[in-house]
Amino acid sequence: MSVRVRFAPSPTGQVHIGNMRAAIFNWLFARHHGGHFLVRIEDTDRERSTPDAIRSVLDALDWMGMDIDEEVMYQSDRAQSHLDAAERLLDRGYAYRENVGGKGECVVFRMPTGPVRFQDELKGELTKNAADMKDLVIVRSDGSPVFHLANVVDDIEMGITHVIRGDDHIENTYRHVALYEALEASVPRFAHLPMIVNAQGKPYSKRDGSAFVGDFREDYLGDALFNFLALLGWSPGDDREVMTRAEMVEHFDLAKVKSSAAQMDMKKFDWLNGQHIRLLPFDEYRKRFVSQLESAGIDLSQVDDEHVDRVATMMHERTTRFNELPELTSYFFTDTYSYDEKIVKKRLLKTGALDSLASVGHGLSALNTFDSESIDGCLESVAVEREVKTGQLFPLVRLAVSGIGRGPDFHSLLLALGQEQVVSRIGKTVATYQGAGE
RNA sequence: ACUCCCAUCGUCUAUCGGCUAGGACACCAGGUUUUCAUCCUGGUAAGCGGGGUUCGAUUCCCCGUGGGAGUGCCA
Repeated sequence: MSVRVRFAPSPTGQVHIGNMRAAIFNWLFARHHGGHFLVRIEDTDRERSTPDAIRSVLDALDWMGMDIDEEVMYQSDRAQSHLDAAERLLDRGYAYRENVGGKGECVVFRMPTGPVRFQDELKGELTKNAADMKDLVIVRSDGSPVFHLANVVDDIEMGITHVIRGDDHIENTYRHVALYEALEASVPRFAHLPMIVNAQGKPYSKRDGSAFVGDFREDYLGDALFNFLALLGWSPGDDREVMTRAEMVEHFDLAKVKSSAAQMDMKKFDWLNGQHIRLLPFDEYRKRFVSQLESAGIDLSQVDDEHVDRVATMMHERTTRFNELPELTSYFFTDTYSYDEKIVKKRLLKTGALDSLASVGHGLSALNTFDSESIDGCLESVAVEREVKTGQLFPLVRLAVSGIGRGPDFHSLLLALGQEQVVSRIGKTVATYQGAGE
């Protein structure tokens, strides 16, 4: 029997990462087994379902590289089918009509007697006594089908073989299994994924930081988020962590998914994102680099392509989040930049530092050729003259020409800026902080 | 209150009865001709508690404890 799985989000608001992870496991499972990955939009809550939300679900799937095998299904189109199923249950005595609290008549599913059991791919056989569950409303008094009914009926008609969803559905699943049986349908396999929780062990929400897929699109690669989320609960069993999609598809195994909740570690995510950025071909990285700077208001249209190439190349190996790019590189493209005052205080305002910097400026301005060797020669002679270590001059110069304390390799930095810029920036810095020292 | 699920370093995890408990992120130290980052090497750091089964339990069972979920017209 060929595998058929589905991702069934309810389109209310933005797509939560917990949901997205369910999509990932479904997709991975389908691809690993050469099966079908389907999407069903559960938009029966018409008050809260919006076209925007539907679009954001589909966008998120696309961004994360999850292709859908058949046409997207909308649950709201299928109410008649759900109601027909309710009629069948009524006819056969599995359900009854009731009027509670004067709201009108609703249809209630009668829980069976005895144990309800099903096989969970992660947790093994799960059992619950039907007597511990109350009867279930399956059609509201306004005539609309309830989630439980719609979900089960649709899964039956879509031929779903494996229901892979969040841990929080386990209680529902016991009820759903009873429904499958009453509807005389074969019960699919189930897999209940552990939840993503915050540091307090509560379900991860937007209060805990970025919780929606959209929150990550600026800073992270879709591949990195996919990899990161897949690793939250699953591991291939060996020590590999940075994986391409193909590797994950090849090694994915539901039986190796953990059944306990996991917390997001954003530092690890940053690291993983950096790893995936390095796997990116340069021209793709460059595109992203340019758009990131331009959306931060830095105009690159007048800038020489080679200069952009140069800076992008330097940054390719050292980017962890795309959002930090403007702050880290804007000084390459504009000569108005601001100083990180904390670092100024720490380095530039120390006794003698400005004088050393001024000497470096003079030395560099006198160079006939501006390359790594001549720069080093210049720094060394200043170091001797000022009786400091050469290494102490590097951060001073870096700060003077960029305003910040971190960035590309020192020599690449100066060469990319060029002698003229370097000298004038050093001069400007000295003038700015003259007399401000200790 | 009841029912169900879960429990290894700070975090993500490996282990499917033999463990000197492995890896990754983070952290600390050192190295990569002195800056930043990357990278490399090393280090600190874990089996919730109590019983039981067993020659042997992190691994199996039970009881606690802690966390999560559910308990009729949200999904």
